[in-house]
Amino acid sequence: MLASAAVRTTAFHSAIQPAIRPTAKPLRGASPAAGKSTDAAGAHLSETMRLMGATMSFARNSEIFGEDEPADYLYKVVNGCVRTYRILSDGRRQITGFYLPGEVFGLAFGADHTESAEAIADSKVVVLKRRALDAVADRDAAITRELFALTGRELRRVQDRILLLIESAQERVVGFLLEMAERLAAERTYELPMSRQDIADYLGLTIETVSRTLTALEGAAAIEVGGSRRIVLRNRAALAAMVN
Amino acid sequence: MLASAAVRTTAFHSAIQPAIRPTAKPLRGASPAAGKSTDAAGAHLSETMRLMGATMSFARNSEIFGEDEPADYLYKVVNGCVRTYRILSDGRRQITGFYLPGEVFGLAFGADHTESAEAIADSKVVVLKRRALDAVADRDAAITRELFALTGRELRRVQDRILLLIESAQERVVGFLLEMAERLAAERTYELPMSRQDIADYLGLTIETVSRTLTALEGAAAIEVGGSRRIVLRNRAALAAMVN
DNA sequence: ATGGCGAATTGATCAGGATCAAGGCCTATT
DNA sequence: AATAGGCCTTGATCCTGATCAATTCGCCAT
Repeated sequence: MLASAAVRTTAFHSAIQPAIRPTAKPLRGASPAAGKSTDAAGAHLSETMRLMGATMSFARNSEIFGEDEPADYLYKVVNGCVRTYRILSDGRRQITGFYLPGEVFGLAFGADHTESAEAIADSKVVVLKRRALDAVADRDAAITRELFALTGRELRRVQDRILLLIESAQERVVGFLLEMAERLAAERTYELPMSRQDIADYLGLTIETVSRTLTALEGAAAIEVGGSRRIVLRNRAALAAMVN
Repeated sequence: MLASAAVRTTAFHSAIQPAIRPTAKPLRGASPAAGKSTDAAGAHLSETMRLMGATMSFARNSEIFGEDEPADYLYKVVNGCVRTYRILSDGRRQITGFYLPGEVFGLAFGADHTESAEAIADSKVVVLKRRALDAVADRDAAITRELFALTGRELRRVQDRILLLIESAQERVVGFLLEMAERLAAERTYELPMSRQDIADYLGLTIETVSRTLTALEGAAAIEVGGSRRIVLRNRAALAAMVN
């Protein structure tokens, strides 16, 4: 079963159109994952989104956009964490991506989104109308280039996930831990923004297997797990040797 | 073990630069898969590539480009079939895509390719220097739009493969058969351009599992298999009910 | 502190697909 | 037509990860 059912609502898109919707509610405990990301938007695009976009807040588990809704906006995580996913007809959920502070999501090529997006933790997100961005891009080639580069990184990331999905459970989990460390710019210790269920749905495993694998890695002195969210990479060389 | 080892050569890229390299050898039995593709390049881009590009021939199993080579060219299949793939450190091969006549491959965003490409059957391919295409795109917005659309389709296809990879062996094989039927524009009967090993490496399965699954589907009167390459979709509704 | 609840861990068993091992079929070449 | 070799199929067994089933842990609210 799913950790959280997707609640479809189009309220958000109609609300933002006329004006910036006021923050729905104050954030209680913004995500601890606020490190620099290696996949952050370029400086120019980032600045444009900050200046022209609307900052919105989303509560934990609330929907940001839904599959098959028109893809009229581009999003950037300010703080917190976002997951994008698709639901299979058998009810399983495949998480297609996690987005950390500084990262852009909602990039779509057709008229509609092909996946849904939800906040994992209470999150702030900058939202920019695609049409407005296109207008800027027409006058500023740098923006176009950044959008193109962003697309390339997204494609690369998806391709890397395909490689991950054909590997063993241990390789997937280790690959995930190292990927998160890199994206959170963490040296040894970091806090996972997502639950075991999220990780399992991302890696195509069950929560039991994820849990067992983490326990085994801890037993092998490769990592330490504190309170189910805190990860300490105790032997990075050993971990790196396990993947790919 | 791999069906065919990748033989690295950069001869091709240096050869094409000064002039169109003469066809290395005549094609013997060009691929039977020459149907219209649903993912073909747009008319404008297609025409540009035909007019400005060089047509080259590649023998079965010969390399078209290699991973980490500079991505200076864009390619379009004229006839035959091409596979793109990456080799994992444990020696396994992950086929990341098959390209049928009319389809464009070699799309890269960084300076280098992230995967290798080989001809599956003796194939003709139109090759166009990226720089030349960029020059045309500067004057022709339609080309830019087509390139963008192409990128979107590519991204979508990769995302769909992720969904396929987390499903059961039967779902993967059926999904593959239906995908090929669609891309080959086949009503009921078609000829697979690739071997069992290629299919297995594409779906993240072993050849034995692919073979057994096909046999089971034949036993269930869903398909007919003739001579290991010919596929007849006998009960399309039943097949469609098995996937997703 | 205490109770309650959702999330995570741990255990036992099951099943799907990998692996190991023959055998059979198709194609190419002579 | 005969033969060789690669590709494919089929069979038997093993093993990884899923599934079913209890606990246990951690976090709130009281």
